[in-house]
Amino acid sequence: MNSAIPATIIEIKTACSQCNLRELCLPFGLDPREINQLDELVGSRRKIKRQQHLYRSGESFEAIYAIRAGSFKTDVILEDGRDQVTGFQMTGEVLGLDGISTEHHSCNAIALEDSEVCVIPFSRLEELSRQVESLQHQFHKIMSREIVRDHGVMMLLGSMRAEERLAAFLLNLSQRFTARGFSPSEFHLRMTRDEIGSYLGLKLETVSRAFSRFQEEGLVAVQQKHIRILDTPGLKRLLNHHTI
Amino acid sequence: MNSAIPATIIEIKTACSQCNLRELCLPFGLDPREINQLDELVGSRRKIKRQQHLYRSGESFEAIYAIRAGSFKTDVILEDGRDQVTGFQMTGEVLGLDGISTEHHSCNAIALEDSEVCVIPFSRLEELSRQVESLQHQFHKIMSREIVRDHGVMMLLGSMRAEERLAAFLLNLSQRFTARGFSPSEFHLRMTRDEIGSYLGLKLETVSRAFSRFQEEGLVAVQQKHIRILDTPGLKRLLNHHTI
DNA sequence: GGAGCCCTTTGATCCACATCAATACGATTA
DNA sequence: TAATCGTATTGATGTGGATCAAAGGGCTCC
Repeated sequence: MNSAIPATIIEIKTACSQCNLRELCLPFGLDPREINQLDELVGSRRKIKRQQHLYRSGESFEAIYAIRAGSFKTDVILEDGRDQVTGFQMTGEVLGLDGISTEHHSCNAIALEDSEVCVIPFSRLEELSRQVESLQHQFHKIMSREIVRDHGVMMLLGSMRAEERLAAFLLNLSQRFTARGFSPSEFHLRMTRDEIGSYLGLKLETVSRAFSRFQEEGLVAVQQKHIRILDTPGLKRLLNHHTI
Repeated sequence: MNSAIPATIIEIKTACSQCNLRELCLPFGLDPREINQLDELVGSRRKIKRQQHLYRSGESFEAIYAIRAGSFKTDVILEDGRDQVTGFQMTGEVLGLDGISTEHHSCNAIALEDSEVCVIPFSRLEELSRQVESLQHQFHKIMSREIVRDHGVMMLLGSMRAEERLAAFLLNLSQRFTARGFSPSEFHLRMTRDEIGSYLGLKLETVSRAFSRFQEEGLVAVQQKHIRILDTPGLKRLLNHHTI
């Protein structure tokens, strides 16, 4: 039976035109004909096992990557060993934009679970986006969104206290899970307390204590990496009503 | 005498092709013919007085801006009044990239001194960069550079101590002044201690104390906003040799 | 299915930076 | 030259989160 299915069908199954993430990803706003053009460009897919690098800081930049399945973290490491997680990425999000500026990657991208990415050769993407206006615009939006996100993280790191940071983090995850059709209130963290802490500029013990505090106050139910948000407005209140 | 000069000459004087910042700015890598095309696109210039806004968070996005003279800060403000400076920009740098993602600006841009910017209507920039490959590529590099810079700030805010942050800040300024043909070791700060503190995630008193400490140790000579770097290697050492 | 290891939680103590407070400086204007 | 105001410095004290420490829990990989 299976051998009767032509190989091309399997190919189409993994194309942008058939991908259920297309509304979040590069194809957003493209018409069907344009998506087909994009399909031709997305050459290959790559599977990355948990804990393995998609790319490393210093490697030469050739392509950007759209996450098809799984999730990643990006981090920057200083000579003395200190490292900072700069982001967590999930399906439909794009990795590798940091590499455009110097033709070399400036951070590491590591899979948090077994994952798969679509490889988008950058020079070909530039070529096609010179022809397809909507692709060009969507790509610019994706880069700009990354800049806006980074400003949010700066705000978080520069002016918020520990519990506010964690609340903001959970609300952000909730919103991104929702956009992917998952529950807004119940999800599984793919990263450790240490990684969350690095991202939020806190130590893992502080993250753990903040989780415990949220649990005591009935804001969330925490069981290891399984999170249930019980009081979204309560978490939001934590963010805005900063009692000086 | 002056009246004999045709008006067009004054126009040309302020065009990209004649601008001494072109190696830092959008025209970088373009050939003379392409720069002329860019000239036509850069419609107008705008003067912004000290302390005035170039744009505000929430305003609709129409154009990006290249700084021709002066300097700016960008900041994000929360409802409860807390604000975070997300960057300081100087000549040749581009402002407004945050607005592409939602068609609305997501931060404020405020002049630190009397300044002038070139207004670059964004839809026309996209149009021209579909025709001019080198412009497209340079624009992508500028956006990517902003992302890389933001990651550096995250590292700074998330994993460095107060004096390291200030050292990194001074070295960064020094390098940018150098790129503009100014002294690497002697310059005038355009921003207050409070603004530096907001950018670095510190209080103004902490910034002031760190300056005093650097002075005691002979790393810099500080007199209000006038800075003389006396020991660049010393500052760099402060960054890398993090004694745990 | 069990051994080992990593991850998480929780408590006790410490310290870097915040906060509070007062003074001093410099630029601007009268 | 004095008055005013925003900015900067410096000192005293407080505190949120870091650090140190130990025990418990749950994956992962044989």
